[in-house]
Amino acid sequence: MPATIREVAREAGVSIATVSRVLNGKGQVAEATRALVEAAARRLRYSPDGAAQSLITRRTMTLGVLLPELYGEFFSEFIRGLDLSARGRGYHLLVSSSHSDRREIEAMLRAMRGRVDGIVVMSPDADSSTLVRAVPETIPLVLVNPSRSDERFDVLAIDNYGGAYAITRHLLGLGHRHLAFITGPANNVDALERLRGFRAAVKDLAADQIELRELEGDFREESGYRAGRALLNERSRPTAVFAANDAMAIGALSAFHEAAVRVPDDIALAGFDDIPIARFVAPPLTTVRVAIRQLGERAVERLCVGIDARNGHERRLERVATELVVRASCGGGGRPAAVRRLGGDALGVDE
Amino acid sequence: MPATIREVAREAGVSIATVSRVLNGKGQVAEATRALVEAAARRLRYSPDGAAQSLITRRTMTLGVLLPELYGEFFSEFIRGLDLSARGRGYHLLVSSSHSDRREIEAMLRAMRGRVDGIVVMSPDADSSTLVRAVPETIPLVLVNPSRSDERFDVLAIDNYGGAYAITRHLLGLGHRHLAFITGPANNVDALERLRGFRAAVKDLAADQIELRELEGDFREESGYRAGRALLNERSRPTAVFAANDAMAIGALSAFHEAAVRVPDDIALAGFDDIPIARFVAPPLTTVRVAIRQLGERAVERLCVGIDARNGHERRLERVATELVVRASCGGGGRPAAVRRLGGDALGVDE
DNA sequence: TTGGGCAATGAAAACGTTTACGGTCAGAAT
DNA sequence: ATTCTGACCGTAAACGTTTTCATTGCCCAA
Repeated sequence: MPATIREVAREAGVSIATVSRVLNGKGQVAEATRALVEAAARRLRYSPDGAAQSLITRRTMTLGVLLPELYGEFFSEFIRGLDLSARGRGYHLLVSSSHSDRREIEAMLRAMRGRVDGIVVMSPDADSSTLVRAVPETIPLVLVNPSRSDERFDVLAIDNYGGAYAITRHLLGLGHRHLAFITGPANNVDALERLRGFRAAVKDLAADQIELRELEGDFREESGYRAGRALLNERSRPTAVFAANDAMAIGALSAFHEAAVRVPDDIALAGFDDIPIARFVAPPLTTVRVAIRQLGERAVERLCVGIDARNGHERRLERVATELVVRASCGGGGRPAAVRRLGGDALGVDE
Repeated sequence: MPATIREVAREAGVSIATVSRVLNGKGQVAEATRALVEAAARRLRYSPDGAAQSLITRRTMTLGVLLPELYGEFFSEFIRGLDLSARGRGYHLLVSSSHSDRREIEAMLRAMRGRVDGIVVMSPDADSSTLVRAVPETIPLVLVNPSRSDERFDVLAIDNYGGAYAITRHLLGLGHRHLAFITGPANNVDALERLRGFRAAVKDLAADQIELRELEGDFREESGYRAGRALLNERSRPTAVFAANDAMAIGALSAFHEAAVRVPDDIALAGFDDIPIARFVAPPLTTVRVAIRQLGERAVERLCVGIDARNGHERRLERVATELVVRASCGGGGRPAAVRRLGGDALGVDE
C-alpha cells in the first residue's frame, strides 16, 4: 500500500535508478532532476522498504540483543548504553529478553539470521558456553559476561572477582571478623565470580580469624530481605553483610530497618553494581560500581568492529573495571563518597 | 556466505519450492522427501533469510517500540511486558529510545518502514500529538500515554489523574493540611496529569484550609533529593510531601533521612508508580501502583489486533487503572500494605 | 483403453530495492 | 566534420524467499 520507488520514478518522470541515486546521494545526477525526485518522494511520502534494502545490500543496519530475564535498573542502563551507541552509528536494536535456557537462545539466534548484522549476547547462566556452538560462525558476535571466555568470540567481562575482592578487603580493613555473604542465583556467572572474590579475599587476608556465613539469594530485593531476616534470627549475628548485588542489599536493609537494627552502627552492609538508587537509600550504600552504560556502549563498539571487518578481526577479551564506592552503609568514615578504582582504567583492556 | 534455500535444494536433490514447503509445513510433500530436505537443511545449518521472507510475505514479524529517554525501573518493566507479549505472539521487538524532540521521532518512524509490522509509541512529551501526522497512515500504531488522545489511533493511557487524586485524598484524610508536591518534567504528560489530579483533589476536598507548595523535579532521584532539602529549609515545613514519582520520593526520603527528619512521624511522604523497590525502602513507600508490565502487554495486544485487521478495526482509548498502595511512609496505620483499587478493573476499559 | 482425480513436485513470477553496465548527448579537441 | 570525453540517466540483473500454476505419474472407475 505505501508508495514504492517505482511510483516515485513515474511521478518524477525518471527511472528508478535515478530515484535511488538521489535518495542515497550516490552517483551523478543533475540538480534539476534531483529536485524533481525529491519533490515527488515528498509528495508520495515515500520511504524505502527496509526488507528490500537489506536483501540487496546484505546489511540490515540492525543489531540483535539477547538478554536474560531482565529485572531492575541494571538492564535499563545496559540497554540505554547499547541504544545510545547503536544509534550514533546508524544502527537499530532488535532486543529479546527473558532467555533462560540454551535452546531458547539458540532458536532466537537462528531467528535473527537475515534480520541483524551482528548480535550481543548476555547470558550469565553457566551453560552459555556451549550455546555458541550453534551460532553460524559467519555472524559477528559479542559475548557479555559469559561463563567461560572463548577465543573464537569477542568477550566483554565485568571484573566481578576484583570488585568483590576489594569490597571484602574493605570490610576486613574496618575490623569486621564475622561476615555474611548473600549469594546470587546459583548458576549465574556474575554471582559466582563475586562469591569467589569474596572467599578469596577472606582466605588471603584473614583466613583463620574469620567467622563466615553464606546465604542464598537470587538478585532480587525480596531474597535479600529474607536473607536479612534470617541473619537477625541467628544466635551469633554477623557484624557485616555483603550482598552480591545492590537490590539484595536494599532488601536486607529493609529487613534491618524493620527490626530496628541500625546500619552501620549495629551491622555493616555492602552491595554490588552501584545502581543509581544506591546512593539514595538510607544510609547510602557502600558498593562496587560497574560502568553499566559503558558496558553496553562498548559492546556495540566491539560488535561494529566485527561487522566492518567482516569478522576478519582479532578477537579480544576486554575486562570492564569496577571501582569501590565507599558510602555510609559500612561506617568507617566513608563520607562523602570516596571512590577507589580497581584494576586499571575504567574500561581498560587486559589480557 | 550462509547457505541459501537453493543450496539446500541442491543438496537434497529437490526444487526450492519443495524446500520451502517442508520448512514452512505448508502443502503436500511426501514423507521421504520431507526427511531428505530436513536432513539437508540441518547439514548445511540452513536458516532462512529474514529480509527475503519479509520482502515477499510483507510481514516482518517485528514490532517497533519508540521510547523517550529511558531511565530507571519503569522502562525495564515496560519493555519486559512488551517482550513477553510479543514473543508469545511470535514477534520480535525493535526498540529505540531516548527520543525527545519530534523530528527525531518522525525520522525513526519512517526508518522503521518495511522493518516492522506495527509500532508502539510512548511519547509523554507534550508535543507528541502533532507527531502522528507524519506517520504513514497505513502502519498500525498504538500510542501509550500521549498528550492528547487522537481517535485515529489506539491509545493506552495510565490513569494518572485518578491515582494522584486518590493519594491526595488519602493524605487529606489523614489530616494533613500543609502539602507539598514535587512535579515531574515540565512538558511531561504523566507529570502534568498527576499535578492536575493533586490540585483537583485539594480544591474539591479542602480548598480553603490548605497550604500548598509545588517544587520542580524531573522524575529522577537527584531532583527529589534537592526538593526535599529545599523543603526542610523553609520556615514553615509541610506535613506531607507527594512526589510525582517514586524515584523522586526516594530522593526526598534520602534528604529527610540525612537531616534526621523522621518519616512518617515528622513528615509524611508519598510517591507514584510503585516501582518494585518502593516496598523495600525505609519506611516502605505509600504510592500509586501502575501496572507497568501489563501496560506493555496490553500495548502489544492492541497492536496485534490492528495488524491482523489490517487497520480495519475500530480505534479505542483504553485507560489503565491505578491503585492506591498504602504502606508506612504516610503513617495512619497503613500496615501491612493495604491496597485500594481505583476506577474499575485493573485493566478496565472506559470511555 | 480412456479419462478423471489426486498427490507430489518443479518452473517461474513476484516482492522493492541497489548497482553494474551501456547508451545518449553536448561540448571540446582534433 | 569527426572523434573524444564526461555528465547524466535508463535497462536489467541480482538479492533469497513464497506461492501460483502447470506438469507428471499413478491409481481407479467407466
